[in-house]
Amino acid sequence: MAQSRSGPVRSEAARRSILTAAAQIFAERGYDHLTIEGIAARAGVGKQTIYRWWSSKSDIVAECLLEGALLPGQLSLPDTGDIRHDLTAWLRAIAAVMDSESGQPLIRSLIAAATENAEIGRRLRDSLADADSLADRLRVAAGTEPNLAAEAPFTELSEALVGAILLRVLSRSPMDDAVIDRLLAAILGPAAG
Amino acid sequence: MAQSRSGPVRSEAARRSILTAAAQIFAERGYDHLTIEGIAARAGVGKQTIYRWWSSKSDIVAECLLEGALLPGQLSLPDTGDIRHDLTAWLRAIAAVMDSESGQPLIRSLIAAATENAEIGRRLRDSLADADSLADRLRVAAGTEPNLAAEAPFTELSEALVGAILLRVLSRSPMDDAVIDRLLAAILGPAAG
DNA sequence: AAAGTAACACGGACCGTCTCGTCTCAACTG
DNA sequence: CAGTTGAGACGAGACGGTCCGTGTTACTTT
Repeated sequence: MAQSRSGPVRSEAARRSILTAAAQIFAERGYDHLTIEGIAARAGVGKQTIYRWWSSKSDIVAECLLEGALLPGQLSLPDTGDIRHDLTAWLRAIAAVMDSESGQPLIRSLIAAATENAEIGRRLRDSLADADSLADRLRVAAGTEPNLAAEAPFTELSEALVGAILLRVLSRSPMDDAVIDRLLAAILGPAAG
Repeated sequence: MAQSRSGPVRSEAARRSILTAAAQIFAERGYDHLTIEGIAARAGVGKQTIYRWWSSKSDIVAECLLEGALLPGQLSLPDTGDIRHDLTAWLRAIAAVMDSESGQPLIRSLIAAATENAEIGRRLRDSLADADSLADRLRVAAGTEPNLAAEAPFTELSEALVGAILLRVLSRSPMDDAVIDRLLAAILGPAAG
């Protein structure tokens, strides 16, 4: 039935301009200062063009998240074979983002967006807890880590680790190296040696 | 020098009326539908009376939280001596709240409030992670649980458990009994038997 | 022609500030 | 002790903003 219609197609330029503008304002001023009118103004776009394709500002943010325009890209879990070393590096990278002045507000803004949009919540979990299949890495590591059982609940362990980070962000607790070590010990068991 | 001033003192009736109205609207419609004008109208109070004593709606919510007017009261950790049994009961109570239709939105609203008010974030953590000194209970349990080391990072274990719950709320993942069991295994180690 | 676009007008909700007139209460006065 | 004064809290609501979501118009593209 796909009968072709006449008229122009959706402008990809407008779409990208809107997403870019939204991501910029989000990073600069946070989720609650993000407004449709502000996005339209910066993108050089009419408000109606936004409302035609998205139903709310949280939908725009969800699409930004999908395109990777919001989270810093250096948050992938390294893979040297040493899970404890890799996780330490990963957590330190996250801690560095959180210390970067704009980092904590950024994550809090993402959490705020997640509270009002289920898709953002799922993507946030997937972007962190499933970063490069954290659970799979833990499963593999169970072979070498003495305190990690082979049948451990790896998904829940991943969620607990990410959840602990989110809780620290919400309660404004700093995440220094000592905390990272204890967090790791909580998930992987006490360090060897 | 503490020279007393003349004039009327702060009206406790107005204060209580405002906090009660705020808690009601919060529970009924969520944090983002909570407005100063709505609180004032329901409380039968002038807006200026609110602005005189609080600087933002999140401050009002923080005070509500302090007075225990927001969280259901049945969320205390029982103490039968069997930590695994107690934690299961506690997590099931939380899961029941989350299943109660208004429960998930309530917690999400609290998280949203926490993203814009540090005090709410700390109180939220303390209300859950420190509920009846969860960390202390874990420390005591380390004596009997074979997989819980005596020098385990109990605070981080508590935060990881509560964080996992929050992450599940954000990602709209249901929390059934199987998940609770796995969550417990993640924190306490595999169940005996 | 049909459909997407930028621009802008519009009513409505809520914001935070401000002013009004009223009321309450401690301090002062005779 | 009785009356007065004055600071300050109070309810009410007007005000100029910002942002919302919708509707309209004129232009552009296919």
